Amino acid sequence: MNGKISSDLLRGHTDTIVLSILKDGDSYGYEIYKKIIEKSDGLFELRETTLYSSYRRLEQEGSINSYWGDETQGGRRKYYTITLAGEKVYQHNKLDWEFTKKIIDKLL
Amino acid sequence: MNGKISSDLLRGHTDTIVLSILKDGDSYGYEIYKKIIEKSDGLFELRETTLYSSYRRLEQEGSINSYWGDETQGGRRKYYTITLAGEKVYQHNKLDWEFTKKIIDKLL
DNA sequence: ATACAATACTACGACTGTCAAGGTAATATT
DNA sequence: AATATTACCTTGACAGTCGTAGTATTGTAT
Repeated sequence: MNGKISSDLLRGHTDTIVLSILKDGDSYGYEIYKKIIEKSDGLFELRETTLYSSYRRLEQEGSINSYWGDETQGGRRKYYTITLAGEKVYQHNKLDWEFTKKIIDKLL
Repeated sequence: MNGKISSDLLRGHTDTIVLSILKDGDSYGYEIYKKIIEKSDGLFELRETTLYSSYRRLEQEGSINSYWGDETQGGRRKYYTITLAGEKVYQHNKLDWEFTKKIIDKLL
């Protein structure tokens, strides 16, 4: 799997990718990790550590909130919800991406 | 100018952009800097420091060579040439970009 | 029964590309 | 005479990603 996308080309997209997943409903850390692999048809994965540091960043800036699931058995899960501010960040980042794409295409 | 593209979205593209300029003929540091602004219709600039560190990197890995211009007056110029290895790197990076673009579009 | 894989989260330290700030020196413009 | 532009370079800080490591539970295979 992966091996294709260098982390430098990914940089800056992680947060937006996470937000894009949460836009479709609450989810927890490990599930988001899995969903990214699935959504990219197994073509690449974002390391767990990278994601967890993204969650921390996003929560700190108010783009997401978290709450502990009430699993009575099994590993407890920390669920994340996207906030209104987070949705705005997502929209903004998406526009940035469309813009960047054009510029880079022009330059390469 | 600029202000739009965050450096994180640029990360990893700098070297490829430089190679793409040199592909069209030898050039020197400051001129490359100017050409990037021009080629992007003034929409963004790569900082000079960022570029100079890119030149160093590219030369070290053998993607470009350099030679001093023979200006008898005025600031001396250091010209860069793309090597055969560099052209291969360029082609490879461009394919990477096409690939990455698709994945990110799928994920956002 | 026992080992192993998968689930689920976290901490820490290293690496690397970008940038801000600062510097030198010559030529061209006002 | 003063300033802007050309042209190069160094240094140190910052931030995002990743490798490595660790804890603890549940499910599956031997």
